[in-house]
Amino acid sequence: MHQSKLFGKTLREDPKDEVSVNARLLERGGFVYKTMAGVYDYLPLGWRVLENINRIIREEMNAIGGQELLLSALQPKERWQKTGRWEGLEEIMYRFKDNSGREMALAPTHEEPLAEIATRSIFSYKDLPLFVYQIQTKFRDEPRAKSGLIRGREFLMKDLYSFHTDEKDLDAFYKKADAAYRRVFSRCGLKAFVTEASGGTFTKNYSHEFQVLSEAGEDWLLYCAKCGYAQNKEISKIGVGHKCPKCTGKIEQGRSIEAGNIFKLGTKFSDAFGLFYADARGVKNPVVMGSYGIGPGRLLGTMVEVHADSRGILWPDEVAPFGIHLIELLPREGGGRAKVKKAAEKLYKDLVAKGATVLYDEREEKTAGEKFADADLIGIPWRVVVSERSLEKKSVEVKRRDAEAPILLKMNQFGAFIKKEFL
RNA sequence: CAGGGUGUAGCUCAGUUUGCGCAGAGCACCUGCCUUGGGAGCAGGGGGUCGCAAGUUCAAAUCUUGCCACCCUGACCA
Repeated sequence: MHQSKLFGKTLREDPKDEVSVNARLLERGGFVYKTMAGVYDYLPLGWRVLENINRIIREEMNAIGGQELLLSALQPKERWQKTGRWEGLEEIMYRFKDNSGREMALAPTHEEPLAEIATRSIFSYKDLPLFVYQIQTKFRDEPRAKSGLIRGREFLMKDLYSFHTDEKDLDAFYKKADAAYRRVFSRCGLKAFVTEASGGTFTKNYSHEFQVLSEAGEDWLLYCAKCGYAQNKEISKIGVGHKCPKCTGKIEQGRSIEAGNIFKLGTKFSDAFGLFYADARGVKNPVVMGSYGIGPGRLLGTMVEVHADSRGILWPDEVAPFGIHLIELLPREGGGRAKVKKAAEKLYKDLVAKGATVLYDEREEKTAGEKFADADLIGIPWRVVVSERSLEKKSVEVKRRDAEAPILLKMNQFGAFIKKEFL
């Protein structure tokens, strides 16, 4: 990608009225645009990160047997009346009448539609277990959207639903989902505390939240840094300074962001929609369900909260919008100018041909300082500089975003470097 | 929903206290010159119903009232 053509420009100053780190840096870096409070547009840079997050999620969900599908956002009233949630979720549902007067809503979650659809696919114990998921836009009329991407009114959610013959089978999958979630967070460069929490309005059963320590969070976490044991403060009976119930560590308290959660739903939705299966003896039983959510957009915002410094973002490698930020620094008019340009262009083509993703800063009117400042703000993990200075040494200059100083690599070493880091 | 804060150019803001300085600065953008290792410089130029609506006044960005939007704290939060 040539940076001069990139849709979405960086801003020199923080946007007014944004306090949260993720909102400031993402807007300033040209990753997102704010349409309304809690409603963000993803520009190319932000979309690339989001798609990387989604790719990781898809890989991990597919690995535990998930089948991807896509459910509609537009929902008929009647469907939600079956579970009582047309009224129960009234406060957060965007509800309206269409031009013919029919009442409908934008889905804030998808248990109802999926339970209904599953009645066409699940009849026998032979059809179970079953795992389906989607990455889809949810709409919730939050009383107060805040903290940039952390709490929005329109936001992306990966929601997986599992269907089982019984609680025992659900438990087995629940553990697999737990492990898959841990892998998602780890690959996204986030340390998540798997936290015991209440079941919310879905279930009397317990649930688990995946909490990431951050001042931008809305929850309070009581946790043990030593073994990772954690409880949400709202249900916790332990206190700060107490001994960890699982090891010899001490309990600490911190703000945290709930970036994912897993729930045991039981048969609430199966009962409401008549979702039954016939067991081996031909007896009808309600299907047991579980649900598993991660917000990719919230995850993106969380990464920025956790991985940022005074100059900008530091993207974890696997989610970065590009692998390499290639910067050319042109000298004043003269032979050197064309030489640097040619060398940078050749390097860009070589890198792309080798399969690296590259943002190539070939903007001629920008000064070196501005290019570096933009690179720090955008936060691509590797910065590669081609300049007269580097060419004199037959080298390119390579720097990790978090490194103090760059290193010089001979041109003929660069191929091996790329192979090691990117392929 | 309660409390607090903020709305003036694409962005960040000054001007509002004390109404006739009435459209300002920096950045960004356009033209030309110059410049290229940490957000350069010179010259010229384009760009704003001062959040919206009423009201007071000879006169309103400035005063009054109502509304809207955004941010923060809380309430709320599968």
